[in-house]
Amino acid sequence: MAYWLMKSEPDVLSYDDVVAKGVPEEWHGVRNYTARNNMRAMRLGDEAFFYHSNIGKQIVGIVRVVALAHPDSTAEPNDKGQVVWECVDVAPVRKLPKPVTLDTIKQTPALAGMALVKLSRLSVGPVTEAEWRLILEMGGL
DNA sequence: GCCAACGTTGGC
DNA sequence: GCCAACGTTGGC
Repeated sequence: MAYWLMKSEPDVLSYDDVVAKGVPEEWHGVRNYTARNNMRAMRLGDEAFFYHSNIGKQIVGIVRVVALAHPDSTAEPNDKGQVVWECVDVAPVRKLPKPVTLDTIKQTPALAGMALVKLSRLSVGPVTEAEWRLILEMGGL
């Protein structure tokens, strides 16, 4: 079981939006190979932090992978007729009672090396088990 | 295959 | 709104 972090701009799709929909969310729109490859590596049941970028800049909840990577329904085929962009589907698990902000993460030595900090433009990245546990604790779980 | 130009992301 | 980081594109 692996852990991940997925970014979303909350004015486009917030954690509460995903909860309100009540159906699995196709994580479409990723147009970066590293992020795509991370989604390809996800397995059913893997969990991910849901991070609000731009607005809030904090981890607000947890989602679970409920469908393996599949072609992104919003991606156009390239000139070879192939769709290279893929995505997983996720479903909400629960909100963090206390969101963990990027600022707090940067100020926490054990978290300052996270992919979230080091690779700030990567929208889907890995989280280590130690990072996962600490953030859960800091988030009130 | 190198690298300059350009576009995008996301924090500030 | 600006800009740093960095991925992509295209000329050579």
